[in-house]
Amino acid sequence: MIKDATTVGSSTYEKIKHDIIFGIIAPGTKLKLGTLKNNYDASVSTLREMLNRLSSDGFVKAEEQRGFFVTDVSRKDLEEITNLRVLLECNALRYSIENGNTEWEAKVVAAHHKLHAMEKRVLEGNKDDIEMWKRYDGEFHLATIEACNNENLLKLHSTIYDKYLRYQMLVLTYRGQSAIDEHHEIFQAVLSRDADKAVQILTDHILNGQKDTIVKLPE
Amino acid sequence: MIKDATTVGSSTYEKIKHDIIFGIIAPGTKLKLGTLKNNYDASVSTLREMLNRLSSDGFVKAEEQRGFFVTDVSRKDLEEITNLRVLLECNALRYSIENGNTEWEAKVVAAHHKLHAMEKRVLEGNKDDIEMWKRYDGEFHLATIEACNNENLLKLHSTIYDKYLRYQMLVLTYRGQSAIDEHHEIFQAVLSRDADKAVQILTDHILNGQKDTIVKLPE
DNA sequence: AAAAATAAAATATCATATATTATTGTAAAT
DNA sequence: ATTTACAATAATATATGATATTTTATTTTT
Repeated sequence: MIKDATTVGSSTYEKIKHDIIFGIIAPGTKLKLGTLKNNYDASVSTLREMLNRLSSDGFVKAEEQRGFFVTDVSRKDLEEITNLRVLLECNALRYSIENGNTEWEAKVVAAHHKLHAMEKRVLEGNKDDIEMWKRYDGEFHLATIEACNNENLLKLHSTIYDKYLRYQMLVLTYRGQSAIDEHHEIFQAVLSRDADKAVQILTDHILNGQKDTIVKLPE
Repeated sequence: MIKDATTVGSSTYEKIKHDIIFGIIAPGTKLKLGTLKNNYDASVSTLREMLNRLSSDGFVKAEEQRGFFVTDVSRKDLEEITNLRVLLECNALRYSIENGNTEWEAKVVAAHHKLHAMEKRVLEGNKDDIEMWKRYDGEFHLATIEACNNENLLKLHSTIYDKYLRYQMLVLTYRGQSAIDEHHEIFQAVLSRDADKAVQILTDHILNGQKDTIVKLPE
């Protein structure tokens, strides 16, 4: 039996974060400590610690003496997040293509392989795998930028990516073959070390994803 | 009598953050809860909440079941932070120059005026005012980018700026007249809406600041 | 219908109990 | 004598439940 090495705190942190990103708790929901206590099996203090972390991450809004709320969504916010993802990921991609070695290339190949296999399954209608698919999507994009040699940048990107992901999950749309093609094009441009091309396609890829998302949002 | 609106939590958060940024607590220091309890007059739970926030911000490193530590410094990290500040602030500056109205211009003028007055005092040898000076420095740079119309970007920038500031405080160097000149040039370029020039000088300004800082760091 | 007073609910804080890690001391082995 | 391994102790971090404030909802009064 595998011993669960993590603390109560960090595992509840992951659970709550997951539930916010995947829309299980709706934007704006008040996170009452009493309710959370029952749902996540943790004490009030432990929960408060994790809610404070999530509030620094920007997934939760802490209102002084009034409690915690799931961060709201809006078109404006999505636009901001999208712009930031383009800025951070394109920048990281350039450096990564510049610095990456063969080891890195291998990881990109592997990540794209896993993503592509999943993309085919989802395209065939296997809607059970959506969470896995989104995970592989994230892992592919991460793999492409992982050689950028800037841990701080990767940390920021990770948070922004998760926020972007929440919007995608909230209005779940399937771009189907076109998104698959874009991934493939990014993959090829990265391997041929064509930074300009890779950045161009990535930018379009992110903006296309936003386009489908934004029309389904209120406001 | 002025009612103190903030909670014990957020005021200790500010205090600890301040003490980390201004080098009162050295990098790598273990933040023992018992000691903090005495120094900051707050309960362990409250402290843990705030340490978790600071750890998400990146000023504190939380090691599972081993406690909290002030984040380490290194040349590599400073380079990363500097690159990120250039990336974020230049991007924000372009949008700000594009979008800013007269109201915004007025704020930039005011912020530069305050900064410049303080710069003269510090140049004359008034070393007591360093903290105030750095605050006005930050407020000036913030003023220039505040019209960028992207709250998420401003939030990221604020955190990165504070990290950059910590490095400056750790190796406190005075660039004197040259930094003052750069501020003035940025100021003028911003008011004349010359984005390319403003970005160019800002980039140099940030990199020059790094140059003086990095040589005094270990590693 | 508006304002004030009261009751209920929720948050912020604290002190304490439990689990984990670090330290010290002791005995066996090199 | 020095090192290694183990056990006992001390120190520390994590987690919990209880209490004190504050906010929100309800009722009463004008």
